[in-house]
Amino acid sequence: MSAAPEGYDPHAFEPFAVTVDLAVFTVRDSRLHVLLVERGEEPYKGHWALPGGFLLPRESAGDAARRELAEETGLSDDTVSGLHLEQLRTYSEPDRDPRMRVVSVAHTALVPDLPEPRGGGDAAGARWWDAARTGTLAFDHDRILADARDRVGAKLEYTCLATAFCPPHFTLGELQQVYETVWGVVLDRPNFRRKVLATPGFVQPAEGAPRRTGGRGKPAALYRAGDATALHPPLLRPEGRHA
Amino acid sequence: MSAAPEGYDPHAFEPFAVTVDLAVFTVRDSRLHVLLVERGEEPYKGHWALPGGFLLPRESAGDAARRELAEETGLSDDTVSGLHLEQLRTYSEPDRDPRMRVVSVAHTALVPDLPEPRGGGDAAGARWWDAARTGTLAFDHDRILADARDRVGAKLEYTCLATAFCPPHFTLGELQQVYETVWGVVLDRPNFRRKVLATPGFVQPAEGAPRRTGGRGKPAALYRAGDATALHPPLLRPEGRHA
DNA sequence: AACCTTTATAGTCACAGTGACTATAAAGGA
DNA sequence: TCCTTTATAGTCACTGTGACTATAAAGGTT
Repeated sequence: MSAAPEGYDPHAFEPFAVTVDLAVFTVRDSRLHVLLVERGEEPYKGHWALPGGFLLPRESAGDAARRELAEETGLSDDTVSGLHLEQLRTYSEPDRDPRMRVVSVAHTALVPDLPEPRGGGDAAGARWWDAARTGTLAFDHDRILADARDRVGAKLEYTCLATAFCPPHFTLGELQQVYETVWGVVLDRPNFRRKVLATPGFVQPAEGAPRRTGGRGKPAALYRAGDATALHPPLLRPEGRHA
Repeated sequence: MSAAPEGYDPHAFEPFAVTVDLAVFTVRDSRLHVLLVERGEEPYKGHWALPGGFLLPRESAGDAARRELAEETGLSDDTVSGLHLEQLRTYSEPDRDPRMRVVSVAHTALVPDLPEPRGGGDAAGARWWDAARTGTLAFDHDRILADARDRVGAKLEYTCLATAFCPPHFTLGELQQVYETVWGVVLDRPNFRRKVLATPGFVQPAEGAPRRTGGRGKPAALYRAGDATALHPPLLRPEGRHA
């Protein structure tokens, strides 16, 4: 009848534990990568799992997710606060953890290509994995990872999210790489340019920035993310093939 | 580090309560309506709230949402199992319920125009409200309702969800009414027909069904929902104005 | 230096989808 | 018999797109 219990005794039930799990993605070597941690305890000892952890007593799921993201990547709070982090969905099957009732609020984070995580504490035992070749993960994390990949692919179509995978300055070729990697397709370069540049607020020229030279061909112009969040019109996947 | 605690004692913490809240929408009299219940207890006594309730010990959030939907609408389990129900997002601010820590997994349900809920038990005190004129709801339910409306409006663009608001047989005019009501716009009728009929699997003609007569003009052909779930190409809102 | 390869960028063209609009068909009511 | 109302069919100009060709600017090779 409401979000809240009527005459509910907090200690009468077996309590639910509430956690967050994180699907942290990056694009590295033209492959979508995901951050995983190796479990040191039963159950699923030795298996790899999505990073995550418990909500503190006065912490929202979003706050817990950002805290875990900082811990697992070894990045500073300031750096982490600039990253894209959003709630994915909540997983609450009664037997998803064999030990007790755990409800997990899964989140998706997108980060630019970062060095291998070598922070202290929780970040030890964390590694980037090719998201398509993780093997079987602990708990229901295979499903969470699949849902997160689907969501990211879909959001690239109608949001400016792709820039979240890029460093502060990037070329249109790098942005196109993000799309091609996440979608697993090859896009026509002139057409991609035309669509990105025709969408106001998607990217803006980074005037002062020096072009990166030393590559093979003509140096590309640098851009930075614009202030738009939605894409109009959307940048649809070829063939209309969705999951 | 994982979905599950390491050496966690289930009774050591103050427990979290986990609930579901439901934003149940219907289109009635060319207005979007939402099902609300009046609170009989403090806090927020006398305020209206989204229907909802606790997860049972061995129940997933989706199962709890479908159970609550049946209880609050007074419909049979069979009827309810055919309705559209999907997870919206999870609300976990520490103080969203003043009595204790409650994490709520909000869901959105779409139903055809139903009679006023007059089931037993929880359905007493339930009423359809114009979704734009609910006044201030209990807890954080104003925000949940706003998020749910945004989600429904966005999903009409790229899914076949609009048929979930319609009875088993419907006219294209009724389907257009759904779009116009949810989006709050007026659409061109010939263009709407063309787009809907051009999308394979969106609707299919209901051949045998007798046309409804007694209206003012030419009787419209009846259709039923097709088997497609996604819309290609999407049916975009006019003006590109999103929330 | 002349040339090739590579990558970036500019432009062309036919076609599909769309918004705005007009025209016709089929019902009930005055 | 009109007239109104709603459904359905069709037209037309414009936009965005996919496929493609052309040019520019870098490094490397001989």
